[in-house]
Amino acid sequence: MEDLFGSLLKSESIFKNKEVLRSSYDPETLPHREKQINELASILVPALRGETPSNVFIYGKTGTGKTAVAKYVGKELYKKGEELEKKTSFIYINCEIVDTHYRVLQNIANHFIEKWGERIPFTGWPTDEVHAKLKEMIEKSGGVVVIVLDEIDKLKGDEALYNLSRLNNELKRARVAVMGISNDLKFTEFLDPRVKSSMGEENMIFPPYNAEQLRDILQQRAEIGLKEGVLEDSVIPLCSALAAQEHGDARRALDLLRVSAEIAERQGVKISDRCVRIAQNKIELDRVKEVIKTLPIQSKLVLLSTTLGSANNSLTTGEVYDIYRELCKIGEFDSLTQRRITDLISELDMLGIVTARIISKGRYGRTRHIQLSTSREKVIEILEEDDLIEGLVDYRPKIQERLF
DNA sequence: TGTCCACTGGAAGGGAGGGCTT
DNA sequence: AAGCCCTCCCTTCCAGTGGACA
Repeated sequence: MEDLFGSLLKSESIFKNKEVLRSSYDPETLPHREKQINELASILVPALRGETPSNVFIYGKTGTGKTAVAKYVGKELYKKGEELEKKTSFIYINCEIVDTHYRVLQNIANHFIEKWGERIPFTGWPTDEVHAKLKEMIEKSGGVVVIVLDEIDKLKGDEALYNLSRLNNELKRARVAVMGISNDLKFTEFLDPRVKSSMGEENMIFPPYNAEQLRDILQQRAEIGLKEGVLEDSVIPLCSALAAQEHGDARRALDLLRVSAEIAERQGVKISDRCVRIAQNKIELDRVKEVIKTLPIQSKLVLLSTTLGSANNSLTTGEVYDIYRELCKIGEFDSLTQRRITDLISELDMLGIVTARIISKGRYGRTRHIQLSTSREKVIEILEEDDLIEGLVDYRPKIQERLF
């Protein structure tokens, strides 16, 4: 035991470079996306002539290469701009993280910080003021600014889009083009018509990868990321096939391969189909675990209520709420209103931890049927780790007595 | 055929908590 | 310190609804 890590280090790693097998890695080439790259480049090329490119919307499911293509083209555009001494800026924003009007403007403005040494705080300023400052900065910087809003459907309200779309009317020395990326095809339906027409000048749809294409992608990454001879031949086709079933998600395929490799490495074996199967379970469980662990306390209570009541299959909103009230009383938590709990249940549903289906029982009203989507034991196990809840997991809700 | 249950989910708004400027 | 501003979480109020039942 003297040299714990020494001996572990000596056992040889099967990775050449693990980062390559992550979906966040930006590869040199993007197989099977040549067409999209060319199309996007031809939309953006006016920037290099100092003209305003059209705004673009890019649609496609998760893991279809939208972000990778956008970043790739952006990088090339910037390079070419430097070369031709045509000023172009490329700003990437993920709206899942930066999700409000204010913060989007703030983020774009802060892109210019290094040059102008001004800093806009997280909060505090009136939004118009940030807008004015941003305009001033872009004007000073000049040239064409391409702004990518990834996961644009996560953006709250369309004021940010409206403001960005009319920015060009206010600028003299600079131009702005917006590229929106979304996996929701119906996203634009709910937009303000003014925004819709100005933003959706060009539309691109990224099709899912099929199993064969996923295989090429994995093959390419495996060659750079893994050492030779550590992979059984059937593994890549299996990962591709599994991910293809899941709407052709390349991110999923890469995760599968990477986690399989980690499992194989730990067991000191070649990567086999068995590793892939284990990896598949592990990925799902890790996801659920992570989501539950980071839930706010009130959501945990709602989840616990569902779990405790779910011995008798699905529960209605009212039943969950009753149990929740009992738990709050015992645990001395403030209890929220049923309206609020409805929202928390919807959130849990969207996170894939419970399934909540609206059903009508006719004479006996309309409600949701709520059910856990993962195993009861696992959920309890994870919830138990929370000190605040620990004592409640063994509670037997009154409603159960009623039902038995 | 109409009634009526047990909710659903939108709208509006309050207030705490973060931060700014002056 | 006071006076703003923005965001998040939550409450209050309420119109709307699918379908079993009388």
